[in-house]
Amino acid sequence: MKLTLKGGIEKDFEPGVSVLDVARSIGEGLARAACAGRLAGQVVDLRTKIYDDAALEILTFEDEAGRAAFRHTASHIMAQAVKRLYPDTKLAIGPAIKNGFYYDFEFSFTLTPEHLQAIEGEMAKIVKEDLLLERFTLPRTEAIALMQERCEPYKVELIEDLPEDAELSFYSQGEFTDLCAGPHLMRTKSVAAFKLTSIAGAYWRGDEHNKMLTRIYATAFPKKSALKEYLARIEEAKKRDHRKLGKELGLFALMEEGPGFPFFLPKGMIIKNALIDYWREVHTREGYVEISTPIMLSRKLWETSGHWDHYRENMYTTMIDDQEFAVKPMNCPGGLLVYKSEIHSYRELPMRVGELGLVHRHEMSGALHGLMRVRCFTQDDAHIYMTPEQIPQEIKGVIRLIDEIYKKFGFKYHMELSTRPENSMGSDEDWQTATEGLRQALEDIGAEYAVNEGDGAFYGPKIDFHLEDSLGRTWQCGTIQLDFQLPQRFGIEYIDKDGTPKQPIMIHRVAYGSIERFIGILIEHFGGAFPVWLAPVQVRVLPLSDKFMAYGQTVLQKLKAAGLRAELDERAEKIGFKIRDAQMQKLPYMLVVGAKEEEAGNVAVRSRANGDEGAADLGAFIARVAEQTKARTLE
RNA sequence: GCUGAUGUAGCUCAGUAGGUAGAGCACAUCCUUGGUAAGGAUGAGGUCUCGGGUUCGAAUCCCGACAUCAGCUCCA
Repeated sequence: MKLTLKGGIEKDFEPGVSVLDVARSIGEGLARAACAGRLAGQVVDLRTKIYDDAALEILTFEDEAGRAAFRHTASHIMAQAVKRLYPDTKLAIGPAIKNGFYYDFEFSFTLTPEHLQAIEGEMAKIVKEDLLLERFTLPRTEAIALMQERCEPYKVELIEDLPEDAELSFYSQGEFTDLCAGPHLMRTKSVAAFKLTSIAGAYWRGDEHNKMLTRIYATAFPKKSALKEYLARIEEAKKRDHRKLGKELGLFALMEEGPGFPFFLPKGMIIKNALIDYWREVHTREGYVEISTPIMLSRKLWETSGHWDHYRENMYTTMIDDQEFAVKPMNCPGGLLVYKSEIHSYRELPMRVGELGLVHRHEMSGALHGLMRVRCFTQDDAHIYMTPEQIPQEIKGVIRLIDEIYKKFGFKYHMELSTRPENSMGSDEDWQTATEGLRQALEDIGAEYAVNEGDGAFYGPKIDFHLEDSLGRTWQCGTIQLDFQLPQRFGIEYIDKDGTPKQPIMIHRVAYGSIERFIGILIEHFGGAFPVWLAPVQVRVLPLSDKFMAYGQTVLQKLKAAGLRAELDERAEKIGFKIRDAQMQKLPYMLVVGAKEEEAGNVAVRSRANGDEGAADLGAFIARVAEQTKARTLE
């Protein structure tokens, strides 16, 4: 029997050889690191026996699937520890996730951090006992009987919901047995380092109508050092939390009086405006025009747009002169009214109309999170009206533009295609055409993308752009949505070559997504040390003592005259103190001025990045900063 | 919205078996005028989130509301 291994190497084996045996035959090191195997595209257990020629890949902790097998084993160890300590606890599910794993339980008491310590202790014992994990399958009725006997109602429910012909596999380690598809490691001893990180509530099967279970989050690594490194990285990420930095750097504030409605402070406004200036510049270049539509519009409009039926629970409403009005949750209906206010020719298409629109959405209180998830935010919206033939070109143009913008900030991102959701309007054909249009554009530019079934907007499918923050969380920012519905509902038209009115197709798109969220991501991305073009204060002049305050003033005036964002530290403090303060504010440049500088008519430059750079001509320094600002470099 | 936790000075946090509060930073005034990450002194600042209840007495105990945090769910 021949097995094809990594690198196309073929090797002979006796039929019945296990994945682990194959790993051993390649090297003891690999055998120790092996977590699972991949056989004909399927991830399998290490104990899986192979009887035919096949391609086999040994998966280690380095591979995503191997990592999942590793952490899933850790989750079984956690469940076993919980059952040993608290036998009347009911088990739900316990999968591996991105940076660790969790297990959902129903406890008969309220779990506290003290309990976690006890559980960790018991887990350590289980690891030390080095139990073997064994796999077995049972017919349906026996499987249900086993789980009933063990008083595991959630497991029974899981089995009952599995297809009739599904193979029901179990894994046991010592006295513990769990319904599980696997794969798993061979023994508990491999899980050398683990840490229970947090307790949270989670609905059974993710449905908010179901019972709330207790979820324990944890992570595990094959080496203690890797765990330590991971925990250190989490600590580091916490320091970059935009809520913390936003407060420390005086960028924005959230007040009890307006939950989810952020206040922008002067320094935060500078960043916001710098983003808007950049946005206007590239959009003007790309042939966009800009409009602004009212924040509140009558109920009739929202009925026409479909928001009244599909988005009502997220909208703020009020009465004006006995008529119902709603604060806009989206800009498109207002934009459509603008389009409709004039007759349009095919010659005007594609028509690209931008709007920095402030929208309000009533998000659930528990969903609010700093600037990342708020109840009012500014969308850098634009609607593009076009003929069907223009669709691919326009979509590609938008993808290109968004890519350009994200690269400006050095962001990593990925794209997802979201398809028709349940609560949606329009015909199947329109959805089909629109979805294929987006898919085609993605294929044409050769982009890699994931598909999110049922995650589209209620009026059309969308391409989402997801940016990664410092904690490795991803946030949806840009979207491109293709829409046949609203043009139809609003009856918008253009006059074609032949003189007949035709219905244009519409794209909704945002690049930043929400300027507020984008700023939140930027704060974490840069750790508060913004590049010069975004820095609220670019330069601070630090006089060595009061004697040089006048010269400092002269320098400050020159910096300001050149359009730099500069300030003067007038406090009667020592230079070390002033430098420390400027450094903690993460200012890009400090200019120290004392006797030497006043004498020579220059400045001593200290930069955030390089420390003391020595004396420099003020004019040359101004030119340097002005260039960084103008070119919007990442420095 | 749900589960759990938290709410004390502008910020970060101590504290009290129930007898109306404290530190550091920041702020103000004064002294110091110092060359690359914290000089010194003095002072001002709090209905201890809000509303009920228990109590001779509540910031502390109980209940409720609100906000925040960790998640779930939902989303830009």
